[in-house]
Amino acid sequence: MANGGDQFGLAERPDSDCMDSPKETKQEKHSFTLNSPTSPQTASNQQGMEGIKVFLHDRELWTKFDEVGTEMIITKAGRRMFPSYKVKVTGLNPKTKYILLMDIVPGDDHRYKFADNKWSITGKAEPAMPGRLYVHPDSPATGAHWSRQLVSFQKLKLTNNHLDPFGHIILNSMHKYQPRLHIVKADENNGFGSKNTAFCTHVFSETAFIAVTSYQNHKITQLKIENNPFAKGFRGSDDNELHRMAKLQGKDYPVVPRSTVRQRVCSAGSPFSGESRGLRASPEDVGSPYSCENGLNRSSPRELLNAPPAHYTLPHPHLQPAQQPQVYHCTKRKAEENCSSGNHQHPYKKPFPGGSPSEGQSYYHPSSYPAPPPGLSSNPALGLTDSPYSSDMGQRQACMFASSEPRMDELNCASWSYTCPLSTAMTPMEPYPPYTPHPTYSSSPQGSRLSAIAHQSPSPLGEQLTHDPYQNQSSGPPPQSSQNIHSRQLSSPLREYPRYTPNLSPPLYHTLETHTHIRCGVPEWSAAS
DNA sequence: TCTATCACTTG
DNA sequence: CCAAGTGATAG
Repeated sequence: MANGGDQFGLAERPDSDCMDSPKETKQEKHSFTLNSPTSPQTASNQQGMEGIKVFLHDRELWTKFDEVGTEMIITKAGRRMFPSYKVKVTGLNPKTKYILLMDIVPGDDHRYKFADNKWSITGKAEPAMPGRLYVHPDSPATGAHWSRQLVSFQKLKLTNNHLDPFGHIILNSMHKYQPRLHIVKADENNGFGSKNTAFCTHVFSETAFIAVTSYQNHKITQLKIENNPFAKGFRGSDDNELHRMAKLQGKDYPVVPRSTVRQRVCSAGSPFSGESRGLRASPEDVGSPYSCENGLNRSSPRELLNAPPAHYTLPHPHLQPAQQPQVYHCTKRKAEENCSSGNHQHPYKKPFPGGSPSEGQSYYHPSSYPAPPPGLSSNPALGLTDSPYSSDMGQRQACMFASSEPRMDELNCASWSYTCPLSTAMTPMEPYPPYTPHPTYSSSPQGSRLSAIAHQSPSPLGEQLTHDPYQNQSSGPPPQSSQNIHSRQLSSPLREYPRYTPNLSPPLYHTLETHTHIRCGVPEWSAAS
């Protein structure tokens, strides 16, 4: 019960770190503590990335959900995650600028169903949608800024709308996913433009979840109600609840509130976690420093998640989600190495066998979303304005850019492109981007900041970024530009889209694309101007 | 399964 | 009051 999760803000648990361990933590506050964090280990090199450590906030709460089998609601309009993804980052160079971003990759290539109080595989996963990246609104910001307080990704929203114009992360219902945090050095010296872009990726296996349009396991519902302040209205114990329900419903007098009933009824553990449960907490977590290997680590159930398809969604090639907090660091080469490695298969997870999902190539195409100028948000141009969404857009100002042309080629691995001014580079594309399996595109928020990062997987996938405009930026740096990282692309460019065509007129996205992996590498500035 | 709507909470 | 986010619920 207790934990209210985010709100507290404090507790942290160390989870992963990038490379070495410098210090451990700064503070942990009290609260739960976790036990074992992972140890840090690491390795690596990259300039300055080595001492970076990341602690998942409220890990204990995440673990509670994970043990049951975390479910996250996805809606057309976008739904926040709960628990919220918040981390404490230490080991950053105070003066260096970094971009923090998240992405959520498929945990495996299966489709799940919840029956008989447990999750089971029903079939193969759908193609994976465009992987989008959510760039923390404060990005880029100095290490001092990021270290000052918890870095919250609570504004990140999940949607099941493949044509989502807001830059929310698009997921498929009844599929398993693994959130990942990436820290990219954006300093001028090295950063964006240079070739050495260093970055590291952290994966907390306890944050893996199955996306759903409505909760399947009542235990999860109960945990959400108990811990999410916004759901407080559903807490009730006892009488109140009944009364309340009765009043509300009028209809059936509930003898017992459904929720209550359900809860009791189901007690089964989730399959999901079933297995893992115990594991997860283990200290073992420490995973290896590099991720790639990750396979290793525990076998927690999460592994399911882990399975990184390489192609699929993982943006970074190497990053496979591992269970542990792994850190992948990538630096240049390592990334690749890593990537390849890991894969184990667990019963659950399977690596994506060959097929990966679709790979087909369809990419979303990006149309251009006119980026709203920084202040503006919506673009009338799109026509969206009217739409219900439009308002949102405005508010959020999130924009996505897709590059129509991908020049992925050009961009290679880690190139960053600057896009900021949105306009510049974008191209509008067609009416609407159909959904594509893996496109890559990024969105940026208002125009500022980054647009994308890249990623990629070996396959054609790319990801998109979304920046959230919304948030705050406290110290945000001048928004200047956005940068994108790209990785090299392996495959083809994006652009094609398969079907759909749509009618929608949504906005356009620009994509920058990126595909491939980001390795670390070299970014280039591209376009800027 | 998914969508839209509802009453409720937080801030 | 409002905006926004929640789970519950009916369709």
